[in-house]
Amino acid sequence: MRSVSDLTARARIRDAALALFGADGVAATSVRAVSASAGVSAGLVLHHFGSKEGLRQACDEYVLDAMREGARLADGDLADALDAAAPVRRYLARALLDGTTAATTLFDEIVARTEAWLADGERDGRIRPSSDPRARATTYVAWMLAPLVLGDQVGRLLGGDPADSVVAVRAARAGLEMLTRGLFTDDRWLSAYSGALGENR
Amino acid sequence: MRSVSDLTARARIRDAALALFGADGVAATSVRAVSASAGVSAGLVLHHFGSKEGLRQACDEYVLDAMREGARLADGDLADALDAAAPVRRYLARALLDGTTAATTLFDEIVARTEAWLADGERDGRIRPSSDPRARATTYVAWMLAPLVLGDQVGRLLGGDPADSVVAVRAARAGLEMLTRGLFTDDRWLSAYSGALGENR
DNA sequence: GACTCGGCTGACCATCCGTTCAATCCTCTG
DNA sequence: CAGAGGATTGAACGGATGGTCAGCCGAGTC
Repeated sequence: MRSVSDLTARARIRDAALALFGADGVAATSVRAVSASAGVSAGLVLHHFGSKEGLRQACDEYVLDAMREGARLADGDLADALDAAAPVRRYLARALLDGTTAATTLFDEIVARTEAWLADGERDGRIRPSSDPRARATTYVAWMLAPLVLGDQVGRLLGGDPADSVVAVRAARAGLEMLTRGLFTDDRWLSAYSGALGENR
Repeated sequence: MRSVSDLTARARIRDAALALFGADGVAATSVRAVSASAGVSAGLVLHHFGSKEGLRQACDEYVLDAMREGARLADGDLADALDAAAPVRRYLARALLDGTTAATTLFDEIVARTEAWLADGERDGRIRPSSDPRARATTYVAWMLAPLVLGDQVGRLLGGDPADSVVAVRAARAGLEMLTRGLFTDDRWLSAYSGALGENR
C-alpha cells in the first residue's frame, strides 16, 4: 500500500479541514472549501466522512490522539505537550470553547495528570501545599492553556511575528517567575478570599 | 420618549444576537434565528443594522463599551471588570479568538492598564520586580482571562453548576495562592529559562 | 480478457442563507 | 382630521450550502 507516510486523500482532507476549521471555525467553513484546499471534489469529502459532522469528529479524534501522543512523550510538565499542539492550536482552542466531547475529555485528562503531578511534587517538596488541590490544578491548567487560546493576542503584544519562538520563551519565563517567586509581596488579596467561600459573589 | 431602560426592539435584537453569537458563534447563527429570538421579523434586523456584519460590529462596540464601563467602575485589579463581562463571556471569548478589532483593542487596553498597575505596585513594594514587565503584564492578563475563555471547562471540574459563584471563588483563591506564595519551591524551572532567550524552542 | 471493487467525480436537489423591497402599521405633528 | 415618516412585516430572489447519486476510472483477481 502507498504507505508514503500520510499522503492519502483522506488524510489530506483531514489536514485541510483542521487548518480551515481552526482558522475560520467549523460553521464558517464549507465542505467545498475543504475539498478545494485538499485538491479533491466535494463529493469525496462526504464519501470518506459521511457528513460534515463526521469530518469534524474525525478531526477531533485526530487531535485528541495527537495530544495524547505528545503528552506521552513528554511526561512531567505539560509545557512540551503544548508545543505538540502548535499546528492545531486554533482548532483546539475553538474545540475547547465549543465544549466538544473530545476537547472536554482532553481537558479532563490534562487536569487529572496535572493534579497527580502536583501532588507528587508536593510530597517531594518541590511544590508548595495547597488548600484546594483540585482548584489549583484546574486553574493551573487553565493558565497554561491561556497562551494557547489567546496566542494571537499575546504574540501580537510580545513581538510582531506570531509563531516566533522568542515570544513563547518570554511568556513562559514571565509565567515561571510569577509561579516561583510569587507576584504579590503580601497576603492582602489572598486573605480577602480566605475562608470567604460562602461569600455570594 | 420610551426611555423604559432598554426594551427598544433594536436593543432586544442586539441582546439576542449577543447571546446567540456567544453560544454558537457568528457564522453558525442566522439572521432569522436572531430575529426569532428577539421576537421580530428578519427584515427588521437588517433595517436596523444594515447587514449581519453590521449587527456583529454593533455587538462588538456594545461589549467594548460595557467592558470599559466595568473597568472604569472598578479600577485597581481587573477581577471586578471581568465580573461585568459575565453575561457576554462566551461572546468575548470568541471575539478574542477571532481577533476582532474590538477584542484586540480591549486586550491592548487591559494589558496597558495592567502594566501600569503592576509598575505602580512595584514602586510601592506590593508587587515583586520583574525582569520583563511587558511580558509579565501580558501573561498575567492572559491568565486572568483564561477562566473567562475556558469558563465552561473550569466550571465543570469545580462543581457541576456553571455560573456558580462558588466555582469562581475557588478558582480565584487558588490563583491568588499561587501568585502570593508561589507554586514552585525552588528555581529549577525558572533558571532553565533565565538568560536562555536565544534558545530555539 | 472479463470481472470486481473502492476511490473518485460532476451533475443534481432541497434547503437555508443574507438581503431587498413594496406595502402596512403606528405614532407623532400640525 | 390629514399627513408624514419611521418602525415593522412578509414575500420574494439569487446564491451558497450540505447531501445524494449514477457512473467513470484504475488497479487487483481469477
